[in-house]
Amino acid sequence: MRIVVARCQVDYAGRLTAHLPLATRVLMLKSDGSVLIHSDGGSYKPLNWMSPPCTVREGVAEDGRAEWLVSATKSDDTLRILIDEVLHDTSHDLGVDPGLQKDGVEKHLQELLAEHPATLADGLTLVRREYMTAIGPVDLMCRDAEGLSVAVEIKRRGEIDGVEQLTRYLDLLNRDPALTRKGSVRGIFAAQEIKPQARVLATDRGIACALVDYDALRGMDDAEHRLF
Amino acid sequence: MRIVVARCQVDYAGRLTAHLPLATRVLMLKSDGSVLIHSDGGSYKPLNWMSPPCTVREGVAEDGRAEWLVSATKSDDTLRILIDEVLHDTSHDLGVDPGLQKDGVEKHLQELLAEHPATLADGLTLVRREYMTAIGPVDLMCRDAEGLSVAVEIKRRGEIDGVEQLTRYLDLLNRDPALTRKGSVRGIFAAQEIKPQARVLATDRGIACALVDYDALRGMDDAEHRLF
DNA sequence: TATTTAATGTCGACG
DNA sequence: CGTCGACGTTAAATA
Repeated sequence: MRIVVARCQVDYAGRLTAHLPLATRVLMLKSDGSVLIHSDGGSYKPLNWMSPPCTVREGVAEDGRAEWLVSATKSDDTLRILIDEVLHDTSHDLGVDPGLQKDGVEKHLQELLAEHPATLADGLTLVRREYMTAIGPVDLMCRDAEGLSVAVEIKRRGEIDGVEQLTRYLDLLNRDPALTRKGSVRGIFAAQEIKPQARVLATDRGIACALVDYDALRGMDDAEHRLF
Repeated sequence: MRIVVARCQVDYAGRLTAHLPLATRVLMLKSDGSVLIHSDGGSYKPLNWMSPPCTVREGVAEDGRAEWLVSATKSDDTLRILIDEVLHDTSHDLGVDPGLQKDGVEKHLQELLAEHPATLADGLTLVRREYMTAIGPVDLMCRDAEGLSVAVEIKRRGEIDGVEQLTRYLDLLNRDPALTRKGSVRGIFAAQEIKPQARVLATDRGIACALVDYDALRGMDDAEHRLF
């Protein structure tokens, strides 16, 4: 990993064209050839960058300034960095990173709700996780107290897309005689957070919304495991 | 902007929980308080980070190691960085960045198609850009050779969401007597690239698909401007 | 390898 | 300030 602080200007050409006027920035050159150009603000996204796999050629422009040409290996994306003045330039050997361990993403939410379907609606029991249909898997297929089928779509953040997705599943499921024998399939849209528009659309389509409390679910799960 | 290279471990708690085992990494501390933790690989996304607005408190852990506690201002997200050894530590004043200038995004695509609607379908003429409806603006409202209304939805990459969006517009527009007087409103889904699933769904709903060649359109536009 | 889906998405525009 | 849609989305899982 090489870190350079320099007054520079940058031009990108690829899926779009973009330009950065002359200013002082931080350039990170990773060992896989990728380059990040960071300013002292914004979020974690660099102002401009080149993703690996790519190569960097260091050269000199016509006017004598240092010029770095970064080229993507697979596409014809290019990044040109013209350097006026280098303020800092160091390299460090970081080795290979062991990587990030995550907990609390949608998959975990689905696992916990599969264990505790009754938190979505009284008397709900699990039939199957990842119930396959022609257009993809329904997160949870359940049965309610009256024995009717209930399709559950789980999102961390419930937005309009999720409601559309569940609607497509319900349209399809309600044509399946095996499921509709005892009546139509209901839908439940479950998420840690549900956006107003999504809630309106769901309600309009007769789909119930359920807010999920991840910490509470995890607590229930822990309490259960302590019994063994 | 402060740049630190250090052997460290990191714990994040917020919308999820995550952990980084002990390893050598680059820590970027931006002047707005935000922190990025980069390894020597991956793409531009850091292994872990805290977005502004946030504050960093430098302290000492029980075992004597340096400990940085980063707290988000608005949420209760926290990032804890435990430092075993500092290999590098420098600060630089970068000033305010003039920012990135972009060209070639969806807005430009819409401008070009508004100039040349006939590239979407023979005889198509523009009625209005950003035609407002109760659920949002239709990108292009056109009229075909027979004088019938055509709604155009433009995407850079055509996916299933875009088809759903256009479908909602068409449902609404076909209830509008002013437009349906002469017949029903057709839809055209235009994009530089159309995913197979999106194409299937569009076709199933009687929506035409049109692939857009940005460079060709820009060429037509340039040729036109040269006449003046 | 190609495609589909989730994401601590981020970012900008608009009401 | 919140909502919504685009993004050089990126990145991971899956077919």
